[in-house]
Amino acid sequence: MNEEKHSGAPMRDFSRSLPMALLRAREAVMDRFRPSLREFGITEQQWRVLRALYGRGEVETGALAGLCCLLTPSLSRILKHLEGTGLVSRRPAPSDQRRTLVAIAPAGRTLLERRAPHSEAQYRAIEDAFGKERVAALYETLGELLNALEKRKS
Amino acid sequence: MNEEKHSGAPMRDFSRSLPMALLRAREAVMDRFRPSLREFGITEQQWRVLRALYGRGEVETGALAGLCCLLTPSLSRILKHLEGTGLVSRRPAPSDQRRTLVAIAPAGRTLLERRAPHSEAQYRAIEDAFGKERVAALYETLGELLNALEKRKS
DNA sequence: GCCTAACCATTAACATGTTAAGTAATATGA
DNA sequence: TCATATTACTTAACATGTTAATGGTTAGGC
Repeated sequence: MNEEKHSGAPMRDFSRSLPMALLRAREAVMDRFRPSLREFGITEQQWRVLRALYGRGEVETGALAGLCCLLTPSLSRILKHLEGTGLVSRRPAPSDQRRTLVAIAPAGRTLLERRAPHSEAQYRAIEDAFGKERVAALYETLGELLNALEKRKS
Repeated sequence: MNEEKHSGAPMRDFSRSLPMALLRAREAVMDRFRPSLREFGITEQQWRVLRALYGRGEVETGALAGLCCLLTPSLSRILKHLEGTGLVSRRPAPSDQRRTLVAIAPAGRTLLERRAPHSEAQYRAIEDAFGKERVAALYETLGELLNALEKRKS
C-alpha cells in the first residue's frame, strides 16, 4: 500500500524522510518546553538568544546567529524586540563600526535564571522517559552527523 | 569556561540542548535539499504536502496536517497557494461539509516525479557521508524517542 | 589619499510558525 | 426540534524563516 506503479524507481516511503524524522522528534521535544516558554512570555528563538548570551559577555551578531542557529535577518528582528523589552543591550564595536556587540541585560539574566529550573525539570522528564544514556548517545550521533555533512558540501 | 558562579545549580551547557541539537542536524540535512527545492520553485513545506498526498488519493485537511507535521493554520495558507498554482485540488467531503478533501493534481504529480530523482541523489550523498546503517539507526532512535515522549505528556 | 571590492548588519518581501478568534456544519440532549 | 456544544477549517495578528537588496564601514590595490 501507499505505492504507485511507475516506470522508474519506486518513490521513497514518506516515513523515510530524514528532515521529517528530525522535525517530528524536535516537535515532540519542544512540546515539553513550550508551556513554560509561554508562561514566561518569550518565544523559543528569544530564549535561544538569551541562553547563548548567558555567561558569554559581548558577542558579535554574526557569531550569535551561528550559536543560536538563526539567520541574521531573523536575529536582527529578534534583537530589536529583545532590546525594546530591555532583555539585551547592543552597541557598535569600537574597533569596527560595522559590527554590533550584543550582551544580556540584567532583566534578561533574571528571566533566564527564573525559567532555567522549569527547563531542567523537563530535561529530567525526557531523560526519565527515554533513558539518560540514550539521550547522551543521541547527542553524540547528531554531532557526528553534523561533522559528516559539513565537510565537502557537494 | 562558559560558566558563571551562582547560588543554585550550574546552568546546563548550551551545547546540551536537545531542541538545538535536533535543529542543527535538520538544518545540515536541509542544506542539501534546499538548492533543488529552489530550482523547482517550491518551498520545503509545499514539497511536504505534495509528498504526503502522492499515492494516497484524497486526504482530509486535518489528517494531512498530521502527516506533514504542519499546524492547520499553516496548511490552510499553503493549500490556498498550491491550489492557486494548480498543484493540488480541494473539494468539500460529500458526507460532512465541514471537512475538506485534498488530492494532488496532475501538475503536482509531474513536479514531484521530476524532482524526486534530485532528492534521492542527496539521500545517497548523505548515506555515503554518514553511513547507510547509521542513517537507518538514526531513524530507529528518533522513532523510539517519539514513542517515549508521546505517552503521558506530563 | 582614492576607488573599488568585500564585509556586516539591517531592511524588504513573501512564506510559514504559533496562538487566539471566528465561521459554518454536525452531533447531542432535553 | 431546538438550543447548545463540538468539530473542522479558516482568518487574524504577531513572530520567525528565507532570499534578495540596501546602506554604511573597512580593507586592498593603485
